[in-house]
Amino acid sequence: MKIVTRFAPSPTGYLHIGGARTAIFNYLFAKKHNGKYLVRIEDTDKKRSTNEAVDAIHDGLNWLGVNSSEKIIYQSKNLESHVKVAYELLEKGFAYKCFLNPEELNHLRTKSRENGIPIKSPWRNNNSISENKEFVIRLKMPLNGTTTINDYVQGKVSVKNEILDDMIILRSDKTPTYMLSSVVDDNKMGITHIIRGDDHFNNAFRQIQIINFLKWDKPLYAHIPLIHGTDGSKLSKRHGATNLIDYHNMGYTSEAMFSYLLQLGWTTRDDEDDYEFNKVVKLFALENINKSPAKFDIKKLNNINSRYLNNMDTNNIYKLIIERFELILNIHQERRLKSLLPELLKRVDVYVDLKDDFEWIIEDNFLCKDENKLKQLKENNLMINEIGDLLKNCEWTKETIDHCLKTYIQEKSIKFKDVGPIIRIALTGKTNSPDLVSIIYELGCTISLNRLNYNY
RNA sequence: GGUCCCUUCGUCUAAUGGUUAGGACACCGCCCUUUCACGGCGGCAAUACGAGUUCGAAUCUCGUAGGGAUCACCA
Repeated sequence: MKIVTRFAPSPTGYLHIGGARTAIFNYLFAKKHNGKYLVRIEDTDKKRSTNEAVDAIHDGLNWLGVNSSEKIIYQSKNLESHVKVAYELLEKGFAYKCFLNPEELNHLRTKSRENGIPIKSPWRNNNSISENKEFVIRLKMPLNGTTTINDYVQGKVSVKNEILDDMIILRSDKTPTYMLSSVVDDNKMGITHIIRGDDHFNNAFRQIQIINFLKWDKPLYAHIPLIHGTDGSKLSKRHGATNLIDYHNMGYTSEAMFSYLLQLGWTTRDDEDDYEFNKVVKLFALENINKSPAKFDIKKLNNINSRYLNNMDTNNIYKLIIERFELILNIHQERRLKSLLPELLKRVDVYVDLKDDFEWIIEDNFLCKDENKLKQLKENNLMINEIGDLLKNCEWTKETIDHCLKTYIQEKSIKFKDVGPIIRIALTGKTNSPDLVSIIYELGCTISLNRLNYNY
């Protein structure tokens, strides 16, 4: 059997990280079984759907690298076929017209809630027709028996059919509801495995009735738990960013995000904390997704991101940086930045935090501007200049630069910490940075001496 | 409230009847060291609670507590 999965977001907002994780699971499962992974935009609610949201979903999926195997499908284009199915169900006696007005419905709803009995319209058993009034089409849910789903994640779960409500499949304005559209499209697209958030678990028992009535092939289900915030409640904005693309903007790499989202609820089950893509594809299994919701932990993401950062090819990181900060560098500046990059990356979680370092690396004529630090430089001007003079005649290798500095402190009978911090400030304007010898070496003779022989 | 689901270190998780309950992140300490980091070594820390089954329970059963999902002419 060829496996087909789908990610089916509704374009009513940005791409949520929970949705992104659902997409990842769908993508991986299809990949693992050499199947297809499709994206279907559920835009049947025209009032709430926007083109901006469609673009946002698109951008998010692209960034994460979980693109559809085929052209993206827009549910709104299939509406006619959904309506047809609604009427087919009606003709076959699996559905009925319901003429309830809003007041009557409201009354029914409060009553059904009180009794714990699902909504069953009185029109279910009333074949008379009041053609003048608006109607909806409701599914005639079975009254007896149970429906059982063998869910990859939730396990075997049974529900009594009597608790199923006669859900609306066609609205009074003759548009199909999600409950219908989703089932029809899944069938048409040949979806074999429905992997979605467990907020849909209840829907599965209701939707499966349509499939039964029509004698369609049943898809297999995997209802994955939602992501929670640190306080255990459903992830929302007050827990921090929930928009996937925000993480891109904050400087996280897509590989790290992919890896982190994946290990929220799933594990490779070995003691190596390694989520390399090819390995993950091989090991992935829906059965191993945990039932309980995981809490989003930014610290773990930071750790993962920093590890990816330090393993990435310098040229790739360099490209990300100059794109993000719109830097235009000459070959000297490029060389300096690239050669310092590996050391710099050890000190940050996200590459945008490197921003503070660009100036002293890139600007040929950079000089420390901070007043308090300048004061220190002034007080030690003589020492700074002396070291500048020593370096002037120094052969430009790391070894000799190192030797040069060591000789100086030896002759003066002082400690490295008596000169190190000052020189560091003179060269970078900062109190922490990669090691001095590397900085001096990579900055080059001209620039280093510029900053050291300056009259502060 | 009805229905369904969940509960192992602070967090993500491993252990599918027998382990000193393992790993990772975070935190703390030590080492390395010219700063800050990286790295190395070590430490703290969990089976929600109560019964039952069993020679033996994190694991099976029941109950309690807590948490979550859902109950739209939204998706």
